[in-house]
Amino acid sequence: MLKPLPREFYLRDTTEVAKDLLGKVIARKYKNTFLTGKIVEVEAYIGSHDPACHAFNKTKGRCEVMYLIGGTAYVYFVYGNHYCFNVVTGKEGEGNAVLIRAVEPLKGLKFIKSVRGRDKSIYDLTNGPGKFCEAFQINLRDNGKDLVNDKSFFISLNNLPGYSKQVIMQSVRIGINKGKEFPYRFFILNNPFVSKHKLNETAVKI
DNA sequence: GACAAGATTAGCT
DNA sequence: GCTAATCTTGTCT
Repeated sequence: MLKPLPREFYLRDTTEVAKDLLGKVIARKYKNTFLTGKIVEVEAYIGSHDPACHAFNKTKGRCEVMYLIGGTAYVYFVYGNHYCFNVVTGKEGEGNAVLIRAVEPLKGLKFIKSVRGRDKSIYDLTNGPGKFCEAFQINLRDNGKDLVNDKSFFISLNNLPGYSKQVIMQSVRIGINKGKEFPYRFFILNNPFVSKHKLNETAVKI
């Protein structure tokens, strides 16, 4: 039985949480289907100084959930088509989050294929923030959920074999126009489920 | 109210 | 590599 990460995990520096989330398992029970995936790519968004962060110089509206306590889910809708899933980090009132950009599907592949497309390559099912949300059926109903206490939606405390040996890469973030200079994107080296992007080649080991 | 931008994706060329 | 699709949110009037 998988146990959720405790609150303390999320109450730390946002980039530290982002890096430590790589390799962890996100678990979700959706209509009697059990879905799990290994997190392979993330990005940090930090309210205090990061103009790309939805909570930068704002406290009301969409970003209000980002000011809740670390471990809260922040989900928003973009481009008229896609949802993006984030985990709030830090103490209440800080306004930070980590975007989950890509996962490696583990359990529930049959269900994921049924919603993403049966003919798609396994590598094209969850290798992007919008794709992951569609695969795991994450939407605005999940916005504000507490991943520490929710039994059917959480990130697991138990690490997979090899967690401590994985090599982490760092680069600037994808798809933003402000805050481009901050190297807040992290992903697992040589994992084929990381989103395809030219930035993968220029990333550095950390 | 109106309007532009957006933490993307799929489908072409 | 390029671009249309599509709609919520934020910003301004």
